Amino acid sequence: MPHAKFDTIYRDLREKIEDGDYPFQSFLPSENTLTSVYGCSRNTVRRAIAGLIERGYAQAIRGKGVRVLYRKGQQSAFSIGGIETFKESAARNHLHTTTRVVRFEMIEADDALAARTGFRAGTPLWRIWRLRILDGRALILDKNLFRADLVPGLTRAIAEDSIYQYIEQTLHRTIQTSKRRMTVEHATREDAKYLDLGDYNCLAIIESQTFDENGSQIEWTQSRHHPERFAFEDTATRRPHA
Amino acid sequence: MPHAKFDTIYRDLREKIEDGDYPFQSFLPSENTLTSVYGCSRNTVRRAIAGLIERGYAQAIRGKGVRVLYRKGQQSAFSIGGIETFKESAARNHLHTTTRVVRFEMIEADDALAARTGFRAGTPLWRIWRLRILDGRALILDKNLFRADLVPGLTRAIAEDSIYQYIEQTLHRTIQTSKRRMTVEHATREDAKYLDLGDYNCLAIIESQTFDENGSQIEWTQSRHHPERFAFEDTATRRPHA
DNA sequence: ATAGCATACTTGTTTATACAAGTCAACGCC
DNA sequence: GGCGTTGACTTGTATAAACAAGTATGCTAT
Repeated sequence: MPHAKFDTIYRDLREKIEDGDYPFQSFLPSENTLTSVYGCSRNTVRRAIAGLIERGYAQAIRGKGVRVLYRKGQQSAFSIGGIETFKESAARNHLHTTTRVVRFEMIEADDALAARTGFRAGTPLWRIWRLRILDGRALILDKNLFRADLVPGLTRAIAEDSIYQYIEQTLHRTIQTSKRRMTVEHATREDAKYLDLGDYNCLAIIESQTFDENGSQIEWTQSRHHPERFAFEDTATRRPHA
Repeated sequence: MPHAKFDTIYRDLREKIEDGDYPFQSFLPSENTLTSVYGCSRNTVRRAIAGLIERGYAQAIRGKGVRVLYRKGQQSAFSIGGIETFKESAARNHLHTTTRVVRFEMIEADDALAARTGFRAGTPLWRIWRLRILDGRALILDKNLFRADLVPGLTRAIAEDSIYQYIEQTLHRTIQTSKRRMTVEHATREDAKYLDLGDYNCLAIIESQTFDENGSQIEWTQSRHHPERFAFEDTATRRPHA
């Protein structure tokens, strides 16, 4: 639980919005009101509200107030908004899942791989391929590369459970930033071999570079998703004259 | 040009990062240093830096500094990070484009449409379908619904040019927030009719609800993208114990 | 009746200050 | 040499205050 006050207020407001206490298109209490409600400074309230706005829960209108944009029942079935473990998002959506490790080896980055993944050539890497199975259907093929010096001691068993959990709870290293890129690509023979594609001949691809608490790139991942069960949500705000 | 000081500083830092003055993995000058460089308070500097972090340019490390995560030549060819007009992003990528309006009519939202798009049933809407053609190839089919009372006076000619431009410069209405959802779907016969799909049998779909400066939903759009030339980039940060 | 103005609200920006918490290097002690 | 402490740095959180800018309401003068 983050102890920061603004975060507590953010969560409280978010919950009230999700519960319908502040319904769609209504206005939140003014910042001054919230200031006295929560017994804190206006800046702290503003920071909490900024979080709501950033995540699409509300929109600030100068001179008028902060309007709720959240509507019940319009969110996704399988969202991947933040950085979230496969295990986490599966649990959040009440799905029964298993993971099958289909590749587990140590390699060294060559020039081609380095250019594509952002690692330096010569870096020792774990190469791990994992099949994500939801309700008996193989839907995601994850291709991970972890820097072996930053993630020592990996095993097949850990890969079958949760590598992130190992990184955070055993190695006490933190995942912080992740740059992602989403595309749609033709399915390869390999995809067809591993995934239950049906009559789709394309996949949703997410490539990401992940950085640890020191800003070192710890991971590169390509997730090859069956088109079903894949959805990505996002909120954008337009800055004038960007 | 936004006159806000923090935004000026943000742009200046971003430019210096993009130009390589602050290379990948280096640290920015400390907040105190930047405070005296720009002649402003520490809060203002921090707000500028927050912008860099949010957009994946940098990462703050407590006790050490702010580390640059931006690497030259790793950005996308056709990014749609913010809310950006088709015209804008095409121009930014130096592509020759045309738009063909294939449908232009006024309808009224029924219950089914209302449930899917977020408009209230009975709302008068412009239904506009537009084909986006890049370098001679039809690659995107845009299906727009605009609230007719909020966007009066639309014509085919405006739709062929830029509806956003009309909204902002003629109607003096502002687009502010946009909630988007990305998925991959089977191509329909309709898609095949309009788009040069080649041997792809899927498309990248972006559905979005857009809100104006009053928080009223002004638009619903479904963009059906040819898989080529489609990429979406994003930066996520992990909040502890989210 | 209406147009215009004053006023009391709202959010947006900026400054200044204080303290908490994490990093790092230098120093001194053993 | 090695260990711990100190102190000077870094970013993170919170408060208080002032002013700018946009909105809405109600009063007043015409």
